Amino acid sequence: MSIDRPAGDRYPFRAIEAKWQRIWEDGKQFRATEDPARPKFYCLEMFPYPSGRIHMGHVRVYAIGDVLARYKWMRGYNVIHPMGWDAFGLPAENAAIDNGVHPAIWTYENIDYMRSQLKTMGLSYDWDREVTTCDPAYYRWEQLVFVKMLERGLAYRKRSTVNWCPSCQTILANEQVEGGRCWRCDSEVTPRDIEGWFFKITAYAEELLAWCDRLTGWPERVITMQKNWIGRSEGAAFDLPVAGRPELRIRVFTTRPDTAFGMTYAVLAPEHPLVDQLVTMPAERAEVERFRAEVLRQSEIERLAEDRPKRGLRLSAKVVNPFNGAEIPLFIADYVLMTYGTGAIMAVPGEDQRDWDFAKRHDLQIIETVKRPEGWTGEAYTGDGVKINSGFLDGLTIAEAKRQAIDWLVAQGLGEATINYRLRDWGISRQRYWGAPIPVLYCERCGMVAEKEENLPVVLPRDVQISGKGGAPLASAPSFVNAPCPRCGGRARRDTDTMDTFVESSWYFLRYCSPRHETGMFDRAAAEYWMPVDQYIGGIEHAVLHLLYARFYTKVLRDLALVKVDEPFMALLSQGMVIKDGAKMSKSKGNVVDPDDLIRTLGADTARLFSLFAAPPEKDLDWNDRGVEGGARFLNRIWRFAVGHADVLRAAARRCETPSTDAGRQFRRTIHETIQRVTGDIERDFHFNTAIAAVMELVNALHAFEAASADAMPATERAALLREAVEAVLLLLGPFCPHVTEELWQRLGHTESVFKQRWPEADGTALAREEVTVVVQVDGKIRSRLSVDVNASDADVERLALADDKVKPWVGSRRIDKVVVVPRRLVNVVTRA
RNA sequence: GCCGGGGUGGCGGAAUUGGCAGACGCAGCGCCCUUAAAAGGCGCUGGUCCAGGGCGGCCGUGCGGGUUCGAUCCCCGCCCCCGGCACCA
Repeated sequence: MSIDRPAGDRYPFRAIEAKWQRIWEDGKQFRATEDPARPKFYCLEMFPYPSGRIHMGHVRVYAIGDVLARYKWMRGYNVIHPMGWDAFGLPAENAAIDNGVHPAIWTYENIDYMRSQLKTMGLSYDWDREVTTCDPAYYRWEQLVFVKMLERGLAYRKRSTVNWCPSCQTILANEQVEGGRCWRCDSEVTPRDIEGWFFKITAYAEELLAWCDRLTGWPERVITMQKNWIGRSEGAAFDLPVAGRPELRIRVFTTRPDTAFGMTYAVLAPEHPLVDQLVTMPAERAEVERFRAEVLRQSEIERLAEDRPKRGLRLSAKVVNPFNGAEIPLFIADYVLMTYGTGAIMAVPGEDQRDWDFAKRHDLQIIETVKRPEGWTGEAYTGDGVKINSGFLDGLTIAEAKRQAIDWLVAQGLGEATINYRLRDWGISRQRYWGAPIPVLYCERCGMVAEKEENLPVVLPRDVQISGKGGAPLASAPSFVNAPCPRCGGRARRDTDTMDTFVESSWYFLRYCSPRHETGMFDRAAAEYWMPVDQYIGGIEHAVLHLLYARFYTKVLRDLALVKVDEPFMALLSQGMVIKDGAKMSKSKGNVVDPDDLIRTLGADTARLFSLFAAPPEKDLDWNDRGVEGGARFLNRIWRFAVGHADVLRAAARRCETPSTDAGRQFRRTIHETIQRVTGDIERDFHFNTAIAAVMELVNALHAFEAASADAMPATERAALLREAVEAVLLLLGPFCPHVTEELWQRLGHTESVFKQRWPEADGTALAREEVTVVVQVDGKIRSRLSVDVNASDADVERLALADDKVKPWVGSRRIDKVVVVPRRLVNVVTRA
């Protein structure tokens, strides 16, 4: 029956949205141009991977960004608000394997469709700045930077044990492995010894960490995650001499040099290179091999399992504890990792739980070097205390003992203080096709040679067989692989890996500053004007990944003298997920809301409104179909009012500064309080949900006022007040629901866009109050409310409160101890029996 | 285990600096409009007690204590949930 429903009960959102989207686009309303005279605002949302269709997560993040951009426009900022496509990546290649579509075709078709979807949302992008990362005109510049990084040792090639995703058929960087699984496909990652390219992010570990404390516009949790990921720890590195083998020393790292006297054994990672020199007897060597194979066999997942026993193999070699000269046993064990520190440790079971566990299992000596507190019953002790059993360190505090132990190591020439990081270099080689080629060749005569600058870009060839098996697809394209050596002109072979797609997303925000620039990565002056990004908005899933890489890459570009900023993103908003029925939306759960359907049936303004209203941006958003309808109802209500009163409103004065009645003054105060609240909610912490709630309250008040005021005041005054209120609603709601507000604004007789208006400012006169409500408590319980002159003295208010009929019985015959008066808020009468 | 964020009506969520807990919306209930439905409008809506009435009493922000005239907010101890890291030496 709803099929025949007349269109009259819903405002014509489809026509309106199409109309205004066309007007904005044709008029290039949101085009950004450098203008040194105006303050700039760079508003950026993380660009999407063109997977095919947008989902509700996109609707949410782009709605948030759009509110901010439009608000800043209205605030007089010169806003840049760009959009583009993170267009390289595996899904395109997988689609090619599954359906035989070329990744390029698949990608560009997806981009076209998704662009049209975004346009139906009415987002204020400067589409002239659109960037697509799989375009050679884009990635050529990161190839150039690659060459420069290579020259400076910031890009290098090495063979090492890396994370291999068997399903994606490629290496993954450490950041891209989550709990032993691939971040993208969730397959279990296996170690593999392979040669690949790395970016030396570790050279920037200290700076990346130091700046964490200066990124005051970032959420605490993201900063914490980045700090944890970088994982700085201070300590000492020193050598343990091998007993009877003066030529061999084992370097260990510890954060607790003060505990060295408690070292009762030492441990090497099973794959530590010294093991082969230490173990010479064939029988022992066989044992070592067996142990290594066993350790290697256990998967990453098993190694992460809790409470697994620490396995180890005692070697025949022994080492000397240099602090006390004791000969102590040496092990290889699975709990020591080659990838952290020096791959070897001094073991102090008394003060380290892992060592304690291992010592117990292998029946090793435990020496306590810190005095335990009275009644201590635990195992390894990691708390504070005084040093004992520690020779020259006895009696010292832990901090002082650390210093003296290090001084001693330095004096003995055995070691020094060091800082160790958990962060590893960024492995960027991908054994896949759909990515930017690495601009390096291997010449038979010259060895590894970077491609010449004038030969860039190294274009990704189109005609490549993509099977998903058998190594890098580019290796099977002779026309690509075989190329002349840039140095000697002889026969050379190109590198057939492509770059991690996180490289493209590490600088796209810079490209937006001058997206068609042809003589470099970006125009210097443009980047200097627009950078840094003032507000970045995106999902928490990139807390470490993209956000760490982009920070690093920006610093590299700065050191290459290409850009001036130290950090790309001044402020970050990490928006929560969109949830439905208590779970993340997914096809398998059947709880997916399709943005296309939503926009078709209820309109973009309603979709945006609910996305912004249902929760503050940083929290997860619980999608609720009935709630969305509530949003539609609200917009209809505004529509009916404005259209229904259009004649009166158009004829009215734009404001009524001095209403002649109390009701008028009160209503006008509501209008201006709303302006204040909405502005505060946006400025303070992007709490768009409460901003919208405030506008809803104003609309409710508007209806109430309209109903009550008909004969209560002069018609011209009433009309002016109604107009002032309706215009405030339209201006305040504009950034949230741009189409309907734009349309109604026009219907009120305005010829210029809402987004060319100045953001309204609350009128101080309207806000002023003569009387305020003061709550009266007796012993902390509310007993009455008083309406009191704003300027009443505390003594007056106290007198009024004590004289109040509802207060008196509660005081009764009790003695009044004291009376607390909070001006303009509250009186608390404190009594005693 | 460590770090971070949380716990408020049937639900999503408000409460800016320690000062009226539950704004706004959803759901629900009642009424109005209508031949009827849809749409819309108006009102009620934390629990509980007092036969009923009230501008009523009491309880109430995960639990137990504390500080304070006053605590959703601060402190101490616990429980639970979410996220991150995790044999990191």
